[in-house]
Amino acid sequence: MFYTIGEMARKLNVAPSTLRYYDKEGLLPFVERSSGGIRMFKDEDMEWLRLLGCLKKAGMPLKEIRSFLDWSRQGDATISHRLELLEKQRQSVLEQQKQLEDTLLMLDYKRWYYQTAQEAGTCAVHDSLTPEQVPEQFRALTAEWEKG
Amino acid sequence: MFYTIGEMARKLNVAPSTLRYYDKEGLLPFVERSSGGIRMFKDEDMEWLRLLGCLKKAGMPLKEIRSFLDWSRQGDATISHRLELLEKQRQSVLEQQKQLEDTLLMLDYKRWYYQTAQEAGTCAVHDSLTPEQVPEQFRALTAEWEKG
DNA sequence: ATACAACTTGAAGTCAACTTTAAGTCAAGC
DNA sequence: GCTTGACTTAAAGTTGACTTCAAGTTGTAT
Repeated sequence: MFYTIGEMARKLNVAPSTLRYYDKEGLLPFVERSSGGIRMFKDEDMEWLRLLGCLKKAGMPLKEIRSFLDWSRQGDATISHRLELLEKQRQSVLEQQKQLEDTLLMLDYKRWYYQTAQEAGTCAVHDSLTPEQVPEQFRALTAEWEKG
Repeated sequence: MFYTIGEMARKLNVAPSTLRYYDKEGLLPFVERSSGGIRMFKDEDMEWLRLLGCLKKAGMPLKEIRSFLDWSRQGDATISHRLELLEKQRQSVLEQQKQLEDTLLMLDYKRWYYQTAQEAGTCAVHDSLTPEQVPEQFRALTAEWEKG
């Protein structure tokens, strides 16, 4: 079962030009062509593109994804390279998770801040708030700002 | 207590040119200048820059951070705008967390895959593996790939 | 056979977020 | 007063990841 670039793009919810770009960057070396030169994508190409999208969303640059792909095609001699790259990326994901956790707490605090302000009609309501009136989960946050 | 741009950059672990860029983009409208035109950063400027960094790491573009800042300076009439922007960003963070969760599982699977391959000296070891030999947390993942 | 949408390429354009460069100014130490 | 390192600006350059354009080809439907 083959798909044209347009069909594959629709399946993956990306622009056809993106897939051509990936191809040009050496990220799709296994995609076959028709006798007329038209790309013929297979289901397993979609699997790789899904993995690619996953790595990309985790902040991995296309160059590194390209390295990984190249190593994969070189065989067992590169297993440790690949493992190393994956470990590195795993570490990066863990750090990003920590970062997002911090950001979420901060956004939740700000959200509470502005919800309270919206109800009162003014941000000034926060001037007359005792620490006890700040929800507990945010106190560490605001306390830290007092210090800074 | 004032800091020069170089001092502040060191504190925040960014390049001085980055802070100049932020200034040019209207993200530091409150930073004072000496009589000679040199920027004088205060501790509260650092707080804002930390918040900015947090939002940035959460994927918020500088333009939106600028909007938020402008609204903050416009007073209580913009509270709902600000709240809306924060809600939107919060949603984005939640989606990113979900995405990172998926990616982490995938990376952990790949890590296991290559660790096993490294011990065996070849990726071929995975050809002769029964589903029971795949750690349980990865089975849903590999099963999904069988389908696709 | 012809029309027409969807494909092809290389090259140029875009965007965000910086970074670098060039030319000049400020301020602290000697 | 002079040197020197850190600052100033405007403008141009860089990077990554695409997108758009122009000109031409493919393949399906009539």
